[in-house]
Order: sequence, then C-alpha cells, then structure tokens
Amino acid sequence: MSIATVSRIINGTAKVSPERKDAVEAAIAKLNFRPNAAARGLALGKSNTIGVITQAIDSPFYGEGLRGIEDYLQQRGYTALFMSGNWDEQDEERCMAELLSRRVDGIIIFSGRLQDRQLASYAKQVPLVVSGRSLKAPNIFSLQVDDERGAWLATRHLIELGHRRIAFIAGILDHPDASLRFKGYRRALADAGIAHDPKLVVPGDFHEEGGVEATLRLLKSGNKFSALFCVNDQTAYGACLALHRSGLNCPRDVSVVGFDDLHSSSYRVPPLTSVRQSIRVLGESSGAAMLQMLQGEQPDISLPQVELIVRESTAAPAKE
Amino acid sequence: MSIATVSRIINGTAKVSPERKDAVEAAIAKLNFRPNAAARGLALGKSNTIGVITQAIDSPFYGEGLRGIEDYLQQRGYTALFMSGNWDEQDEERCMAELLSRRVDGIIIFSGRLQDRQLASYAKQVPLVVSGRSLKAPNIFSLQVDDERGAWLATRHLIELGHRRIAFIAGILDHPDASLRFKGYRRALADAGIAHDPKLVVPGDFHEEGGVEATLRLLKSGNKFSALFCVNDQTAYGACLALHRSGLNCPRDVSVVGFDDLHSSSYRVPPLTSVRQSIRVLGESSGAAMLQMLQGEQPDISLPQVELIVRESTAAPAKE
DNA sequence: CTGAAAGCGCTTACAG
DNA sequence: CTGAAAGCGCTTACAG
Repeated sequence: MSIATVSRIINGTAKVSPERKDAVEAAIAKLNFRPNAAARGLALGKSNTIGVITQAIDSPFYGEGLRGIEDYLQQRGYTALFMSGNWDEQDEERCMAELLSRRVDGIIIFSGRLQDRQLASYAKQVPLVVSGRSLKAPNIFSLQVDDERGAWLATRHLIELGHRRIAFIAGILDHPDASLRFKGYRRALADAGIAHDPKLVVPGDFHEEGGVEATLRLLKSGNKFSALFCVNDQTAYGACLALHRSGLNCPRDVSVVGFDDLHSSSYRVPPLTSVRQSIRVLGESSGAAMLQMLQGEQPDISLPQVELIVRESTAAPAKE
Repeated sequence: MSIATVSRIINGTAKVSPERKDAVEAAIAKLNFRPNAAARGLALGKSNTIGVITQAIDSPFYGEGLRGIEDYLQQRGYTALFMSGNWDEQDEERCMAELLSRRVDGIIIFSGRLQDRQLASYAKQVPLVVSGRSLKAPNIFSLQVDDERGAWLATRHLIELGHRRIAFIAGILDHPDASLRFKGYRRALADAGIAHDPKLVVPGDFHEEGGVEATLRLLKSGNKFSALFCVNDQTAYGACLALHRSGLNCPRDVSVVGFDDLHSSSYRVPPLTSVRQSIRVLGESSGAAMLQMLQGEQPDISLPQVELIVRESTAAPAKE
C-alpha cells in the first residue's frame, strides 16, 4: 500500500476499499501517527494558521478578544498563532516577519503602532484584518469600535445625572482610541450646552497607574469636578483608588465611569459603570472577516453597537 | 548561483565570497524574501516552536505567565504557540494533538485536567514542562508553586491580627491547588491551636461569581467569622463585592485575603492583601526548563518563595 | 480504487 | 568556496 493511499484515507479524499481503510486506521491508532502539519502545509501551500498580533498577550482588555478569535477559528479548522506587539513598532515588525515566514494564511492585528502605509504594504503579501482603526486598502479589512459614540453615551449619562463639572482622564496622546473618546466627551458636553474646560482633561496611560496619578493631579489642581470619565476601565480602577486614598467616596463624592466593561468591572466595589464594547465579539468578527477574505469574499461584518452599562459608581452629584 | 549557496548565506553556515553575499542580501531585501519556516522545519526536523497549553488564553492569572514564556523564548529564537485547554480534558487532548501534529519541539502545560498517566505517555513523544503539579516521569519536568506555604502565610497573618473565626472559600474540589491551599489553611489554624470548623469552609469556583455566592452562603449560614481567606484573588474580589452588597465593610467588619496577587489586586478598593507567587517568573522558568531539556540537560530550575503582600483588606477584628 | 512520480522550499553531506 | 543531489513528509495530477 502506498503512502498516497494513506494520505487519501486520512483526508477522505478518494474512495478506498473498506478493508484497506480499516487496516490503515488501525495502524494509525497503533503507531500514534499524526500527519506532519509542516509537510502538509508545504505541499498544500497553506498553513491553516492565522497570525494574531495583540499588544500584550496578557492584556485584560484584549484577552477576551483573543479568546473569541481562538474559539471561532478552532471550530473551523484553523489555529491562531498569538504574538505580543508590545505597543512597539519594532516589535510589531518582528511579529509580522515571524508570521510571514511561517506562511500564516492571514493576520489579524489588534490596534498597535504600525503605520497605515506599512500595513498596506504587508497586505500585498497576506490578507489583513485590523481593529482599532479605519483603513481602506486592498486586502485589508478594518473593524472599528464606535469609540466616539461610547464616550458620548458615558458623558451624557453623567450629564443626565446632573453633573456639570466632568473631568476626563485621557489615554496616550497619539492613540486613536483616546482621541475618538475625547471627541465623544466634548460632543456630549457641547450637546448639553456645557462649556468644555481644558483644565479638567488630563493625560493617563491606559493603565491603573496613570489613572491614579491623573486623579491625584486633578484633585491637587483645585479645579472642582463631581464626575470623572476615564478613557478605559483600567484607568477608572486607578481613579477609584486615588479617590479612596484621598478620603473621597465613589460615587458619593465623585462619580466614575470607565470604558471597555472588563469582566472584573462588575465585581469592583462599587461595581463600575462602563461602556461595553464586546471585545469577544470583536475577536469573533475578526476571525469571521478573515475567513471570508480567505474565501475570496469581501467581508460583510459589522460590530454590535456600544452600550452603556450603568452600575453603582455613578450617582447624582451631592447637593452643596 | 545555487539555492544551496543562498541557504548558506542566510544561515551564515559557510564562508561565502563577499560579492555573492552582497548580491544575495540585496536580492533578499529587494524581493522581500523570507525563508519558509515550514520547509526549514521539515528539513531540519525541528520547528523552533514551543507549544503552550494554558487553560484560558485570557486568564488574568496565567496571562502574566504566558507573557513570561513568550519573552523568554523569543529572545532565544523560539516562538510560543498558545492554546486554551478550557479546563477540559477533551480540549486539552485536542490541543496536544494539534501541537504534536505541528511538531513543536516541546510543550509547556499550565495546570489542567490531563491525568499524570496521560502526560507520561505524551512525554514519550515530546518533552514536557508542567506546572501546578508534581509529577516525576521521564522527559517531564514539573514546577510547583508552594501553595501550602502560601496559604499558611495568609492564614497566619489573619491569626496574628487577632482573628479566630477564619472562613475559607475553596476552589473546585478535585483541584490540586485548592487542596494544597486548604491544607495550608488548616495547618496554620492547628499551629495556633485554633480548632478547625468545617462549617467555615465553603466551595467556590476560582472565579468572582463563586466568591460572591460562597460569601453570601457563609453570611446566611449564621456562622460567625471575622476574616475570609480566599483560594485566589478572583474569588476574593467576589467576596468583597458580596460583603459590600450585604452592607459590610472590608476590612472593618471582615478581613479578606486572596492568593495570586494579580496585578489589579493592588488597585482594588481597598487594595487586597494577597499571597504573591510571581506567575511571570513561573512562565520564564518554564521556558528556561524547556530549553534546558531541549539541550539534553536535566533542568535545575526552582521557583522563588511565595510571599505575603499585606495591603488594606486586612485589619484587626472589631472589638465586640 | 491505487501506485509511481513530481513537487512544495529548505538543508546538508558529498564532491569538486 | 560552491553546485548537484538526496531527503524531510506530505499531496495530487497522471496513469493504470
């Protein structure tokens, strides 16, 4: 019996007599044989692997997205190869190089620092799905969460509660998510006829530590505020801690709202009001879009709307 | 010029005349050529890839460990291939099969449900590093955090603060980490001459939700307690929320200590007292042990001691 | 239904 | 220093 026949049996790629089939299957089980995926990939010209560049494999934010990608792809015969870009252009290029050399069938990129120009160039070699930016280019599909609307919802919620002095802790300056959220914040203020006070906007770093420092700075500045909209949940965690350290209570003294609705946000004390953008769905959608591209189709995926999840970190301002 | 020469130039595997070298490098740059890793792996019989089975790619606990592995391996020319086992034996077997078919050079397994017997059998095909259990078998190296000592430290801390009625929220029953931590808890009580009250021990699920429910059950049972030792930080988060919902304050009414010292624990309100076992180091150590095994050496890696990080969720019991 | 052969893209003795 | 050849483990026309 030839190896060609064995190949055909394993892949069910041709009719084979039952006896042979049984014999081969018995041998496979006995010898614990597993086809070599690399050899298979070589012969077929495809690896059944999708590279995924996330900024940190242990990011609480992107984590659920990775899970979404993994589940989606795995059920369809693909496996995901995850790499951390570390918010660093060089590192991301290293990841791309590695992924390309492994001949992944496509690459999904969560955010990151690669220039649009560079992405467009990589897209000549492999289909790309990018999230966190809107980029139109051949062989690239981009999926963008509606950051501006989310920020608008969050800020409007605070306004409806009666807040007028609403501070904003931003992310890193040149980060697209951060600027869109900032925009939504200002638009909500404008819509309510509230003047935007630049003194109430301070930079953060998307992490807890930045939230702590920004809040302390805000408190020390003497500029009054009764509510705090944070660019993301991690920043909000830091803000809450800073308030606590300063003897202030959330939400009695200051209301806080975050963005992302991390899983752990509903278990904070108090549970955090936040804007939910299902990052798991983002992951699944990225996977779906990629498989569509691999099929030669134009992806027709869109993300669910962001929504505000009101919990206990926001309340009407104290009467003064 | 032959492809053999190109191969030698790329790998620096033989002396080549400078002109040729320059010419080839120019061509590589021009054509954006990248050697096909699959073909290379086929020819060499090694993939330079280490499979990693974690239970959930988005686990806040194991996340830092994945990062540790990734960094360690990447700096040494290896890449990590992550897969989620989902705390499910079938899924883990699926991961193993996939990894073996990709001919990874070794596999690192964080915890999981695979039987020791099965691991020993897989180890005949590929070197294994396992964490979260102590297993002695050929071609397997296991790395075990000192759960019992950590639990002992946590419980003793509570005792030293003056607590006598200390409840324990356990994890899933048959989970080894959980039983070792339970053991450490009882030993600390015994060492202090405090009788162990089984009514103060309730099961959880290693997640926030389990912590909420367990705490509520404990509260409703009417069995008094002034402190709560939780099998892990996520459980402690849930416990804190349940206390809050019940109108109780941590640490004034009930002290809470966790285990793992997740990054976000230091940003809780109040910051959580917890047992630190650097999971990042666990990751790096796993990578190091694996590379040693690949070199044919017997790994000589050991983990740093666990330590108690005292923060603000623990205090002396209220005078009654 | 099945086998021999060529090819996927690389590496490495083996000869020059 | 360099090329031709064989081989890594698979798949798939091409012939039977």
